Amino acid sequence: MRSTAEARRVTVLNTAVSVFARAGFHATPVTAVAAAAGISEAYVFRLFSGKLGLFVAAAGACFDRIAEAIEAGAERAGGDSPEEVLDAMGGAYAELIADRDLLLFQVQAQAVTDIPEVAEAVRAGYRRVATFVQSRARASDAQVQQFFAYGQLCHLIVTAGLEQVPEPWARALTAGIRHP
Amino acid sequence: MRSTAEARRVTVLNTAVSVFARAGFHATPVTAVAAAAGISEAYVFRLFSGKLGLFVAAAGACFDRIAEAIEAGAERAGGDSPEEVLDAMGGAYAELIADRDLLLFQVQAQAVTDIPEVAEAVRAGYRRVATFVQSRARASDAQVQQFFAYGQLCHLIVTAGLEQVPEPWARALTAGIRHP
DNA sequence: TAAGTGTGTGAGTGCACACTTACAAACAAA
DNA sequence: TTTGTTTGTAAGTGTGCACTCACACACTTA
Repeated sequence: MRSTAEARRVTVLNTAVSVFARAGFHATPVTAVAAAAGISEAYVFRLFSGKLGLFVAAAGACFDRIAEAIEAGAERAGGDSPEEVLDAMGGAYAELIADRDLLLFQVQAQAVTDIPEVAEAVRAGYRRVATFVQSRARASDAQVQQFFAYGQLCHLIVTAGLEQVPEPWARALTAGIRHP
Repeated sequence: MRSTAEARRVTVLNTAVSVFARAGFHATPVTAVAAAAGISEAYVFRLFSGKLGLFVAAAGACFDRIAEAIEAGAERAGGDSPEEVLDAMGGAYAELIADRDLLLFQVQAQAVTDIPEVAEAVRAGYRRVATFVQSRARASDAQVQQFFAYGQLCHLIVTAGLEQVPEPWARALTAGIRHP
């Protein structure tokens, strides 16, 4: 079955986000992404400039999807107050990351920020999301900061599997977090 | 009977925390840890049960140091209110991670929680720290949650290098965070 | 139909790295 | 001195993986 290279890139990128999310950049062979996408490893290398190019492009796709979800969520806000808009954005984000792939990919990307290209991709992603949150919700710096702080807390909860821990300390950390 | 091997393990573990912090579990060869510790790779494998055993033990050492710092910080609190004690703990933590190694190691550990032994080590670390914070500060669940949410925000700030970004969105995220 | 262009792969190549083994030197009882 | 234990290493071994290259097939256009 044939398709255009551009269409292939899109499907490979979405596959790559899911596959890299599980074990991260260094532990994921390109063959794993290729197999999941249903094409040969060699063609992945033709479509992207090396494994790093693939990962950086996947990071772009990941943050694109997050930004779109938050932007769509803002449209569904019940009112115009910063609190209402932030709440709608938070809800949209919680819904988006229900399948964990986008969240885990972010964690994996943050872990390889010693590679400058990855660090820049992460900054670009947060730049897009944070500027939108700040301007659209007309929220204060403190509110924006809190929004992202609790977003990062979600990363810990999911990676450490704290939802499954019944002990009081874990219940405190997960209290009120909208569920995956 | 105290052997030299036990002393070696301690120095190797502290070295391992620093070395793994830079590039993470999968991207760090055991030879790098051995070289930094000044011993042969073969001896590292004799002291620890494989690379994974080394990493898990290093995670234990990492969280030990964090817990000790926070416990010591609590002793220096200006008063007995939850806010004052939490503030002292936060200050002690901020001071501890000034050199970034302990913070980055936590990020790396969170990224390889698909390995069950690592996930358990991370949970054990947060169990120790969170239960202490909750009981020692007599803080509410919401206060404990906020304490860790802003701690996780520090991870993002440092990994993405947001202190170096002069744009408004980055200033909002880093505002008031103690010198990372 | 022939040539050109874009899509796709099988079969390598070379190297990095986790882990092992065989061996050696220091030290301690016997 | 001999025997045993502990600390330490040099030199492998096997494997997995990033990346390449020669080649083939599909589709278009002259």
